[in-house]
Amino acid sequence: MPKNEYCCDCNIVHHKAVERSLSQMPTEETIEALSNFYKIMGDATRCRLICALQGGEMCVCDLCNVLSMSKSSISHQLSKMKESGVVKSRREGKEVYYSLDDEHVSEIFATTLAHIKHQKGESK
Amino acid sequence: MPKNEYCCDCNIVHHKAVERSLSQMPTEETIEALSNFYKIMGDATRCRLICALQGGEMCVCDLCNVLSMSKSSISHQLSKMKESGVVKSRREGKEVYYSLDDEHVSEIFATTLAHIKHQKGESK
DNA sequence: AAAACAGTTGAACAATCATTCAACCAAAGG
DNA sequence: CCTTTGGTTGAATGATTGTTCAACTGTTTT
Repeated sequence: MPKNEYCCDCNIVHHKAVERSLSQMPTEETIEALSNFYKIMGDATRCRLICALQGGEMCVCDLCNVLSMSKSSISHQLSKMKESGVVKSRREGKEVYYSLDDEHVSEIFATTLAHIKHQKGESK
Repeated sequence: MPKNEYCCDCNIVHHKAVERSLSQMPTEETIEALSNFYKIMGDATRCRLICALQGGEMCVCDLCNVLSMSKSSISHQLSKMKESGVVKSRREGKEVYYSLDDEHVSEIFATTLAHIKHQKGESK
């Protein structure tokens, strides 16, 4: 009896489970969008920026002082976040003010925080 | 008049906004936990694994076939996810079955999906 | 006990990414 | 118009990370 047509050398593939899982798998595009969103959130500096902006818009210089980091570094991160639709910006004279683009981000942030604390409480 | 005691060379720091932001900033530990959680979610392979496990537990070999990837690669990712409390495992004979450890993850996943679709709908 | 098999693990390699540095752009003030 | 200032950008560098390869567990089968 030949090996199955799948990718690994195992004999115990649960075909039904595999087919079911494959049939309900999101599109490649959706997976990419999901993981890219989390990738943007998955950095301490960017998380801090999001926290800082919860209270309202701030200019780049303010954000440097809150995070104690260089203007260049902050600006690089903000531009990535803007590209991903997490923040938006507005120029006023020489200054540029950034703010959260989407209230959904705060919501996801809050849910995740609850999850973190819940998990820590279990302290497994 | 000397420059302020902050980290950058700007003169227009909005001290009140900075102080307020600093006062409500989560602890370093919390920020680290948040960004680490998102870091784990921020990879297409791991997102696909989570999707695959939504329908119930699967063995490593099944997951290889769903994702069309090597056992080694899948196993490496699963161990990271287990370490972060996203999945749990159970051995039955020669096989090891993995499943989602926490229903919160599915919830966050769903909220994020809604966010993605909402954002795509706007198609700015 | 030996072979076969499901899965794990560590080192190595390539790719990705955050920060720094330097040069640059855009607005404001002299 | 030149200088100053708030902010951006690209290249370079060091750190992190995903996959592969090979060797290795642990369990079952013969």
